Amino acid sequence: MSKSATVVALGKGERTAAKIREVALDQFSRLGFERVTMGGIAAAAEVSQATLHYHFQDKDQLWRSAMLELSAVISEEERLLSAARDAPPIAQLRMAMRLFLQISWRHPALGRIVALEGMAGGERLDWLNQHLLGPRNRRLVDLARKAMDAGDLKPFPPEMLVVTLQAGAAGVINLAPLMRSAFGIDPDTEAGRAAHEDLILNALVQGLLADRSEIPEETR
Amino acid sequence: MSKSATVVALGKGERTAAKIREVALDQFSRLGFERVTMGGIAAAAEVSQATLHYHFQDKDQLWRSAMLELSAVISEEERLLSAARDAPPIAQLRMAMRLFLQISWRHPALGRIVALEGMAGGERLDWLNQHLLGPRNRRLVDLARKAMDAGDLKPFPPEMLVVTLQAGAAGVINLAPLMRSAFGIDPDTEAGRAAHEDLILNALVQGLLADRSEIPEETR
DNA sequence: AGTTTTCCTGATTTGATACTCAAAAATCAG
DNA sequence: CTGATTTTTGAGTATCAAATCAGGAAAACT
Repeated sequence: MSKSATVVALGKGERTAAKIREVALDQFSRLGFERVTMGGIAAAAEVSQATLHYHFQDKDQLWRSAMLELSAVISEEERLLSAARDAPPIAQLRMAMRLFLQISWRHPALGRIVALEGMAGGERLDWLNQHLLGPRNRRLVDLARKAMDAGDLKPFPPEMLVVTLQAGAAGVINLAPLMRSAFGIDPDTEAGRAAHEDLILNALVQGLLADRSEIPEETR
Repeated sequence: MSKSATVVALGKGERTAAKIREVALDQFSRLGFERVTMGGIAAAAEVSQATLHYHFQDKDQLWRSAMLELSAVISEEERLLSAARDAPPIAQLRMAMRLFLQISWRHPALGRIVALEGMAGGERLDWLNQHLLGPRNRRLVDLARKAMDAGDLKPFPPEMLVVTLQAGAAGVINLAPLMRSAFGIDPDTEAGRAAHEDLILNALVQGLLADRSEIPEETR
């Protein structure tokens, strides 16, 4: 092993491993764990299947390694948000929500992974919460609770905010195939993206109705 | 073949086929197409695997037959809504949205299926849109457009309403495992259900903020 | 009851996929 | 350049799930 110090050109091994992780992340996020095959990843990464097992023992470990590629995304979100540490909770929350949505768009893999595994449940979801999503979720819940205490947010279980937010992101990111199939609309355009971000945020924050009347109860 | 008229006790065959469809719908909605095995369905339905292939040729056809079990749910929604045919579009839309959410709760399979396949895309999603969801989606879009024309709804692509609504339902139904894993909250209780329905509907219709100030733009 | 038809099953085939391993090829240190 | 080390691979194994089929059980019919 090379003993030269921290800044080194990546060795051959680490370069192919990185390529594999990249391909794997893409496929896992678009197809979900089960529909991805080692063969498919190997082909897309232009290596043999055995190489996958050399660098990452098995499919599960490859999945985890691929997920960790997303750590940087979460960290960046954290960094941007910490700049507003001293703002009132409601302002931080708004910023956090917008950041959440923006990041969901810029890195669709993250949102898709959470939605896919969030529906399936199981060990992989637990792993995600423990290694990737935990701090982010706790921070959002915490902000929501503080904003609620300050009277700036309607009272509801603050954990719901995160799920609702995730679901809102899912609506336009993860359900893109649904939009295409059902309505022939392609949300993967820059114009579409901006419009949809505003729509979701507007919906969550201000609602969609032009007037302010109450929701009818007659159908309960 | 029995020639006796319309009202007959179901023959043995149709009874087991119904049992199989029921089990299949449950498993498909909870696990998604790939994670469900014919063996698993057979075991749960207490028949042999070969019986599945006798009644439904292959896994795809079984899936479709199971999905058609949900037609009744959609029809019931249609029936309830058509009673309000003469109300103003915005009132119909509100009713439709509440119905949509209520039905998502009462029949979680429907919402889960749409979310699961809506993320995956592909032939099964197209089939769902064509055979199950098409009319419902078109009706919602139509109502949204009319409400918009009447000035009762903020302007946005009306198709987004359906996806947003679906996503809202997904947030509490489909992402139940996420809620459990991330927050230790179980949304599968009657109290939880009612609270969540109100939350989503409030969010979509009126927004979550207690005040009415604008969304900040600084993070754009 | 006897006969025909429908229904169900065990055993098997076929196909796909994760994973292993010995050996070849590429890379690197001195 | 040379030998040691890392990396890659082709070929193969084991496992699991879908689909088939011929024969037998059950149901329906007369």
